[in-house]
Amino acid sequence: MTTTSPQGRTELLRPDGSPVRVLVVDDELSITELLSMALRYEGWQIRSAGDGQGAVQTAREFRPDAVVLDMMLPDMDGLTVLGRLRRELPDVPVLFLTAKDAVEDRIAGLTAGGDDYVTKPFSLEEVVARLRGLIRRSGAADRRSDSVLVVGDLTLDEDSHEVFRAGENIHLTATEFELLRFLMRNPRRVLSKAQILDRVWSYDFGGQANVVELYISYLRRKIDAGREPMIHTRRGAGYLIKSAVS
Amino acid sequence: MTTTSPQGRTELLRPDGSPVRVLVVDDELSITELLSMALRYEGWQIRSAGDGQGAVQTAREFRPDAVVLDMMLPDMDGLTVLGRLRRELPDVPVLFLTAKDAVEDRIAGLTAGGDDYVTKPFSLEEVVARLRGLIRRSGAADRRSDSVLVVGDLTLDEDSHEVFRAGENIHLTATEFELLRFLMRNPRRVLSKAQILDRVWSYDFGGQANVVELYISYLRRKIDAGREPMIHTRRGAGYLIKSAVS
DNA sequence: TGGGTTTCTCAGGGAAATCACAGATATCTG
DNA sequence: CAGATATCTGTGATTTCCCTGAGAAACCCA
Repeated sequence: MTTTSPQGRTELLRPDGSPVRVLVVDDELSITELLSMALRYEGWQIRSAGDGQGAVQTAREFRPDAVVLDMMLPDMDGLTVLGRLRRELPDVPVLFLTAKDAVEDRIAGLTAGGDDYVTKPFSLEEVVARLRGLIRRSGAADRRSDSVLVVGDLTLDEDSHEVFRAGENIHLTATEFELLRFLMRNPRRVLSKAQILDRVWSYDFGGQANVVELYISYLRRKIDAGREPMIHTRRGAGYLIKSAVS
Repeated sequence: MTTTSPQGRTELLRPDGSPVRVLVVDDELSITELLSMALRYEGWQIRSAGDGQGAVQTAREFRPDAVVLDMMLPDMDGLTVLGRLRRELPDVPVLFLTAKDAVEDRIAGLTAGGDDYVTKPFSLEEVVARLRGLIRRSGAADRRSDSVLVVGDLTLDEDSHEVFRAGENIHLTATEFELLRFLMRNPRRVLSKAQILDRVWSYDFGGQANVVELYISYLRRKIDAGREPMIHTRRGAGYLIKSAVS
């Protein structure tokens, strides 16, 4: 089930209307903190654990709708943790966190059960989007909630990664896509460059802050080109997207 | 009976609309876990057992529509288990799991009755496809659900393994066929290389992830050759198939 | 056993995406 | 209106990702 909050943000809820529950498991405190904050911002209830032991215990009493699980924990092998979690919560979807450089350290079979994974360093938009996808497909939230964002005559499909403006298919790069998704998930709301950077770029991004300006510029060329503009600058504050016709 | 879920995936259901039930019997926990995860994702209800004893017991009260049965169980000979299962569920179809090098004469005899088998290590696509076939033919699900996938002018027959694009018969190798089937069972949806690997290749495949790129390349030569392309790359995300005319 | 087929590794080439930099342009303030 | 500040965007370097040819190994069937 989805509802639209007064701010215009779309929230994912359980069928009974209560907030979605997510368990975050990682041994780095900075990561659990970062994730907890971001996921709470989604309106979800969060608990975190720093090792496999705690993860299983917390899962037992917290009964989360989804789990974010680092594959590198101090006390247990990732697969062992997964097995014990599965015994507690047979159907809960899991989002795995893996190191980028440990690319080929076999996460074999894991995505086949409907689970998913992201590599560190991740962007929060990516984590949130994948979690939303997992929860949506797991049936913990209402199945009718679909994967298409709509603002005016602009639509973005999270499954097919397709974007249309006034029916015309628009090709976006991965970064452009994530930026637009973030904007569209917060329509009519000013988002600062810092917010955008924190959400759309990886948490370890060390570059110039004006990449945001650059990518907004790219988006405008593709989304607004020759049309009534939907992306607006609020000088000194940030950017916002809204329907052109209103 | 089949219905199409909000995500566009086609689900197999019993005539009364309830989910299909499958019993998985194997003594290796990793195998039952892998299969349970994957089959649950198909929307089916799964129970598992680790030996012949438990299999018969679970079958009695779970009344599955199909059984996946490892022929090498610790406590009983495979044939014995089969016999007892048959006493409980005379008409249930069975998918046998056998070692690659096992004597296949016996199996050949067993499958004469409409059952089927796959050899370890299997790919999940293969297991799922064969199970779907068994259930469909057994009449546990609606008979009208047929075995032909269609995307645009591309058709794939799961029974005859024939593929046509715009009426032209196209010969595919086994791996190419499974890859295309997986794509076509998820049309207009981006599938990551990890997802494809987990689903189409055997669970013990330890090779390079770029076999996926390679086989996509093969498929394109045969499916898209000189025509409007149906297989698309989403750089940094994965691949998807969709009708060329849209 | 041997030839054809299929699967897979490896590596080079090339295309696309990302980003820094800096000059151009727009907006604000006094 | 002028200067200061903020934002926009063209250019090009770098990196990342993808495609594909060549050939080795495994497999199948006669």
